Amino acid sequence: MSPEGARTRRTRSDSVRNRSEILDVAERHFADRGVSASLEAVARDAGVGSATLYRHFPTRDALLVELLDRRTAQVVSDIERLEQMADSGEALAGWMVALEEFFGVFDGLPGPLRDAFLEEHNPLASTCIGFIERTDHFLGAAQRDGKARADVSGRDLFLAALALSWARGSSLAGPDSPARLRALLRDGFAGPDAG
Amino acid sequence: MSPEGARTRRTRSDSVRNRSEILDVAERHFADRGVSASLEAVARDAGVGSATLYRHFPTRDALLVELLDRRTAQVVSDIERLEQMADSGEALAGWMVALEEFFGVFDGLPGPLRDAFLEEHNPLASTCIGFIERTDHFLGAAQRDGKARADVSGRDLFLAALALSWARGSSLAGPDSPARLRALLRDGFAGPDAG
DNA sequence: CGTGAAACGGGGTATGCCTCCGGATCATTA
DNA sequence: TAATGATCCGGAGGCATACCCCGTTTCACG
Repeated sequence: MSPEGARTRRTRSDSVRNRSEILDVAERHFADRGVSASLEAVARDAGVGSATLYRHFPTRDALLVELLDRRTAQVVSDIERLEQMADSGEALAGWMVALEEFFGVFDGLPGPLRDAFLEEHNPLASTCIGFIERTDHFLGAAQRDGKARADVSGRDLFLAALALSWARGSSLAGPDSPARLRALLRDGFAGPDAG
Repeated sequence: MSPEGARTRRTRSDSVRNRSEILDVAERHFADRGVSASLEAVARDAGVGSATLYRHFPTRDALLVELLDRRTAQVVSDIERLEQMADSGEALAGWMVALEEFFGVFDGLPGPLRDAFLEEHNPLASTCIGFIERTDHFLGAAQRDGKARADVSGRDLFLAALALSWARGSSLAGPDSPARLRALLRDGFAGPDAG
């Protein structure tokens, strides 16, 4: 895509340096203070003017997309491990846990993802869609084996995982309530077909 | 509590007037723009300086407590209707729906409630506790009738209702996905005792 | 009415988002 | 290596919100 018809100039080195530095600092700040961390502070710590930050990432969500894509690679290994499992129901359950944990990397991450899920031209939407397709993959296999009810969709489970991760909250909730909520959800989607 | 040992002066009439006006305007603004509506705007529309608003309600949550307590009366009628139901399982399900709808009165309400649920000295915490006790009431009856699994608590279901309401989101999600998520949860808590 | 306790309100500080535009920087070409 | 112009930078500034300080007003009481 870069070498289009007309000759194109190489990107300036300071630009790529700044972009990378911004991403590193943002990762740290988001991890420490959640997705609502001050972008001014990110720019400051990156040794960059705020305009530079906004030029590279017009919105907070654009920054999130990049950060999440970085982390996705790590999740891929989980996927591959799960795909080898004999029991498709267990694989689906494992995938749901992986999803929920992924949403926990930054405090407050479920919010933007849910909103992107609703809005149309949100850069995070494609990230969501990728996860939903993965979920459909595992769900479909489980459904074929009778290990999951037929009247749910990947979208539903994606939203459910998002909600579970949201419920876990930013601070430490009851230590075992996440597990119980997970069990609640599982006996829902792993149960009989009854409506 | 008012007429303590020493004589106490009657509250100034402008004070009670302002307080009431602030509450009315806040109700409108929260309903229109969600729980994050500008408090400055509320004060302005109430014809009051911002300091007066903060004097009456030190935090946004304090305002929310008052507003929610007002609405609770309306929910009480639901409670009474549900308590008459023969099937305790249905009563529990109905209570969960009532909870979820209650959390939808203001956009973004589940967030503060979840946070109060975690923090200690949050004025909303008592509101949460009241709801949790109600939930325990319905849950206990259902459990005695074998209509609900024994390994969940009212806290769990309260959190689940909160999460469901959160998932529904501020904007219009898929029109039927809330119902499906509800079904998911129900077949979880209405299913067999299996762990 | 007079009086003082109680409440008011506007303006002040602080923080964050986002944009403008003059000026610095870098890739390219010769 | 030096000139050149496209590209990118950065800080100042406009705007919105939260929250507090303190001189002034208003009301309840006697």
